[in-house]
Amino acid sequence: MSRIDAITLRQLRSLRAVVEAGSLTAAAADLGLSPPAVHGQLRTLEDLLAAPLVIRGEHGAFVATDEGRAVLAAEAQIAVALESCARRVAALQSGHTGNVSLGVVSTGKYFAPQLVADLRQALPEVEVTLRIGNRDAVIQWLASRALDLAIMGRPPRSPAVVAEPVGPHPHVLIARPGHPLAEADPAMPQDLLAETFLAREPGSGTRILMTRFLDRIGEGTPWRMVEMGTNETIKQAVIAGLGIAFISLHTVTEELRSGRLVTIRAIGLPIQRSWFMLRREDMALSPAGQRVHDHISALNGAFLPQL
Amino acid sequence: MSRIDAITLRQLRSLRAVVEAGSLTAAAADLGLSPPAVHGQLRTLEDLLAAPLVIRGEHGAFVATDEGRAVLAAEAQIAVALESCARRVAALQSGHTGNVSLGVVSTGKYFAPQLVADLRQALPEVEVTLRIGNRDAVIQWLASRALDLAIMGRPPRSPAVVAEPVGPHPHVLIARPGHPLAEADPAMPQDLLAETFLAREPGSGTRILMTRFLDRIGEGTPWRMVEMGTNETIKQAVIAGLGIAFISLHTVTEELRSGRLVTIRAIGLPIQRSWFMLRREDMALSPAGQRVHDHISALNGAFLPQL
DNA sequence: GCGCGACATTCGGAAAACCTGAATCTTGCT
DNA sequence: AGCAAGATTCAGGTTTTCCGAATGTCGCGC
Repeated sequence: MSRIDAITLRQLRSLRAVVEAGSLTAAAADLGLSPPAVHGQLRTLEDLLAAPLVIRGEHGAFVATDEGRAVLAAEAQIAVALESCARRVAALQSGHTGNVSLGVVSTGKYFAPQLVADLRQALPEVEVTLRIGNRDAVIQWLASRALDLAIMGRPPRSPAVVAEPVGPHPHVLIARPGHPLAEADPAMPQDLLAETFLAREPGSGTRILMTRFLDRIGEGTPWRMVEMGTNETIKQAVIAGLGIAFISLHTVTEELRSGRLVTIRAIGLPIQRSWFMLRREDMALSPAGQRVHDHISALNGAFLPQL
Repeated sequence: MSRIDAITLRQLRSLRAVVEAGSLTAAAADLGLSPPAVHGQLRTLEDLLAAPLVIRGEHGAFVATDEGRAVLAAEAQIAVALESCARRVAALQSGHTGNVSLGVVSTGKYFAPQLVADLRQALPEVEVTLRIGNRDAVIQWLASRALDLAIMGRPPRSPAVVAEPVGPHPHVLIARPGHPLAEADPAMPQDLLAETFLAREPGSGTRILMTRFLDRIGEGTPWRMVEMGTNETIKQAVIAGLGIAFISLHTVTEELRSGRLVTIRAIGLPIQRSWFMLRREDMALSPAGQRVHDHISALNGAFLPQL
């Protein structure tokens, strides 16, 4: 039958031009070709379909046959498809639309929704996918290229990334309301070191920060520590009075506001770190990714909870 | 921007194959090409759109980017369009569907609707357009290629046509009921020739036939004739008793059935002519036209009114 | 009826696009 | 580190496509 996959866009466009112009010569002029070229295209198309597509009508002008009209309908659909495809690609290229996946470490889950909401409003055509996981998971995603951008407390060594600080990241000591140290202003180092500290596993950024802080104020004095899996359990344990904890301020804003937890004032607190936004060094951002990146930059930390 | 009209179906199909197969080599095998060929197609497509379309995913397999997905969507639409276009063309080619215009002379308007109804039932996918006009008009339409097929009483000299008889075409003498000659069996020639004959204009086929008939039975005796424009006025005049008329039987079946008119029995009546179906000699029928032609042939006049 | 002009069509050769096989480079895996 | 599969580049040959010129066809006006 008709060898449909040998059909060419050129052939279809020639048919359209001939039917629209009514003559080969005029069609050729429209297409910027010579009449023999158009003739050849039309001829091969008719051969492929084994059907006449045009006939000479009243005034010598070419008119499409039924088959020709069927082919022209297909050509119109194809033109529309290509047109809208080109528009869509252009939109993707300009970053006006696109999909961006943003990874945030668990600690960030308290501000991430706000950030995504900001982005959605500022860049409504950009689809931002939020993935929240612990630090290792986020790094893993970044390494496997599952993420365009990531936000975490401290850039990883690998994979190679470019990092940019995007806002302050204070760390504080928390206690349950009514705790003796909550009244002190400031709390004395030796009083602090007498407490039991609830902390995350070794390797956690917060844990490292806490260790450094306690070692500095205690000048080597040992302290008691109980290890817990997640920030949530730590918070519950502090509320229950099992001890105090060193923690990212952004993790506990809700509890501080509602009064279920309080901060301990101490010299050198809060410790200011930064949140970092990062992207792989070896992979260019998509245009949409770039716009999201720029927008987060411009927010200047405005998405972080304020006390 | 993107030079969209340089895009080729080959390029689009290469993209699809690569994304489906996950590798250039496999895609090349699918397409029956060599890997460099596929690579080149993909490369030019990416250059044309100025956008990356595939990236290497997890297991080294190629995955479409957002832009790639947009292009693939277009490719799918195009494939569908071409597919259905090919099906439609095939249907037109087989004659299973199509448009056929059928011209019938005014005299045929009493059986033409029946014929078209027959055709619609037998060939439901074929669109039959009926055009009714006087003989000159039908010939004109045929000459200007506005008709695929025509039915008339006698083929014209020009344009050149091939004609085929498709059924009997009896001509009779009619009178109003109660007319003296209606009782005779048979009516005598001299009685007939004493009547007033209502007839069409010179050149009309029926008029010529009538002239020949009366000259033969009268052997040269003159007769009286009144000329009228249309068969309808002739019928009304006969009913009103203004005279008798020689007319195509198919023109008056309704009036004969209802008794408003009666036939005159006479030697040599009815005169049997034929209906002819004709098509231009210099133009092949479309497949659908051929099927209509064959079907009318096969009907063998069954569409003609029976008494 | 005849020539004329516009246009379609055919033809030959040149230019461009395309494909292939071989060579080289990348990358993932053992 | 070496290996293997596959991507990419390259050079050469084949096919496709196009153009200019020649030829054929049709309609029109004289």
